[in-house]
Amino acid sequence: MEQFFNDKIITAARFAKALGHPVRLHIFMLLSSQSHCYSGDLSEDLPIAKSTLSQHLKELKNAGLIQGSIETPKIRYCLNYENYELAKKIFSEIFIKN
Amino acid sequence: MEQFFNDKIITAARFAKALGHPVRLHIFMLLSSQSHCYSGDLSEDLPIAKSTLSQHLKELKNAGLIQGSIETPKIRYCLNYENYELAKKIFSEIFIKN
DNA sequence: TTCGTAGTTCGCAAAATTACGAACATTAGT
DNA sequence: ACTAATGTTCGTAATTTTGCGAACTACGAA
Repeated sequence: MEQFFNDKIITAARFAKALGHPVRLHIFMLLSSQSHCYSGDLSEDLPIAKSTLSQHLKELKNAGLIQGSIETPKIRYCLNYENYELAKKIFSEIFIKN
Repeated sequence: MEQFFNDKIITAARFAKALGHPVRLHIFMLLSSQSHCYSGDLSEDLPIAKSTLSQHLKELKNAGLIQGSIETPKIRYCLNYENYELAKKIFSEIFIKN
């Protein structure tokens, strides 16, 4: 059924789905406003278990929206700028109506 | 856990979640480009059962993104413009980074 | 080597999503 | 009253999502 739709729709739906949870959207918006953050800081701020946070971060990574780099012993997360631009472009195309 | 997040995030996540499926995004983009459509036309175009389509339309309605009006014996769907504007505004705020 | 820190993975359970066909409701026309 | 057209709802099944705690990995410091 996926094959029925064109790439743009599949890609955009994947982005939207990844952002379709308050925790993930919160993280994404944070990174959209402050260049980077550490998983530990998120864990302190958010009312969820570390393991749950880890899963949400993995989903954002799998969707291509964020990326992490190791700064032992922490992990530094920031936006995946390439896909950020792509998502921005796609969503702006979706909301064209005046 | 929902209570932890502010309204903007909850609202935006609800919109994103509703658009996080290819079928629903397809419908939304169609309505964003052509003012209205009928459920029957969608049913012919899309590779899903009528009952499944009906559920997707209900979700878009529940998320506040579309609205339907009866034109017996059909139902005419169009965007919920108020929430379209809201979603447009919120998403543009999310993607601020140049 | 042992300990503490940071984070992931595993195993599990509950709930939500996705999808279908059959049955049902509504309305208009014959 | 019967039929056709258009959708919705119901019941069901398979899959995915969400969330947790316990166990594990990796690494640097004492």
